[in-house]
Amino acid sequence: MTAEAKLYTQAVRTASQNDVCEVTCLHPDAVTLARTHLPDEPCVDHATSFLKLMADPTRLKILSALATTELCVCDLAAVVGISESAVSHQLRLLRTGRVVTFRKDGRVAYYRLLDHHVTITIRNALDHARE
Amino acid sequence: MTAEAKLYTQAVRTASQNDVCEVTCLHPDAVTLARTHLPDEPCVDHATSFLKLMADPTRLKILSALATTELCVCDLAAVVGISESAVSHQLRLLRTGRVVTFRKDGRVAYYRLLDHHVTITIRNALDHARE
DNA sequence: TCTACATATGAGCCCTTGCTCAGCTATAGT
DNA sequence: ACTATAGCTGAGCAAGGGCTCATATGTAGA
Repeated sequence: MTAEAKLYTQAVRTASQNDVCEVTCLHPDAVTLARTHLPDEPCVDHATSFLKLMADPTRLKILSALATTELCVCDLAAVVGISESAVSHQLRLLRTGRVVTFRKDGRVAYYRLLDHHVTITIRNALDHARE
Repeated sequence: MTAEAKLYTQAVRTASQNDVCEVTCLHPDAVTLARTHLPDEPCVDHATSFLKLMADPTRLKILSALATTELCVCDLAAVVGISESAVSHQLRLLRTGRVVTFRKDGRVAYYRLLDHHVTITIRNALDHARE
C-alpha cells in the first residue's frame, strides 16, 4: 500500500465512528459507497441458498422439466435420467427451499414450480448459456 | 407401478424408435413433452456453472459490491471482510466464468461486472430473498 | 388384511469447494 | 538496482453436497 493510501485509510478511520475500513484498502470512499449498498447478511444467505438450489445440473433439469408441465417423481426420474431416490432427495431440498410445491393424488405426488422468480432465473441463466 | 402404467410405458416404447421412457414412469406423454423442452447437456452445464458462480455468499457480496462501483482487489477484501488472497481466488473463478472483467492501472486491477445477465440474476435473487 | 408400489428418508461414501498459508510475479518509487 | 506492495497461484485441509443403498411410510387394489 502506498503512503498516500495509508493516509486515506487513516482519514476514513477517524472520520467515521464504526470503522469503515479496518482492512487496508486503496479507495476508502468507493469502499464506503459499496458497503452502504451491500445487502445485509441474512438477505445474502437467503439469496445464495435460493441460487444454489438451481445451480446444479440435476436440479436445473428438474426445474426445466417442471417449467413445461406438472410431473410426478418417477416421471421426473425418467426425464432427467437418474434414480427416483435421487430425484426425491433433490425435491426435498427444492420443497424446503420453497422453489417447488406439490399436490398429492393417492400415492402419486405431482410437483410444480412455486413462483415466478424461479422461472425468471432459470430462463435468464439458460439465455446467458446460449449466447 | 400399476399395470395400466406399464402398458402405457410399453406403448410409448414401441411407438418411438429411440426409447423415450426407458425408466418406469406414470405419464409417458408428459415425459416426452418435458423431454423435448429440456435444454441440451452443454447448455445445462453452462447455465449451472454460471449460477454456481453467484450462489455463494462471498461471491454474491463481491458481485453486489461491483454492481455499485468499480473496485480493486484490496477494496473488495475490505468491503466483503475477507483476505485479499481469498478475494483473488474468487475473482479468478469469476473471470474465467466470464462474470466479471477488469482493467489494469499500474499494479492495481479494477474489476467490474461483465454483462447484464449478472445484474438481472443478482437483483432477482435478492428480490426473492427479501419477500 | 395382505401385497404392491409411489414416495420419503437416514446412513455412508466420495467428490467438490472455499479457505489459509506460503511463495511467486510484476510494477512504482527511491 | 533495490525495496515495497498489489495481485496471482499452488498445495493442502476441513466442510458441504450429491449420489447409492437400505429401509420406512402410506395408499390402492385384491
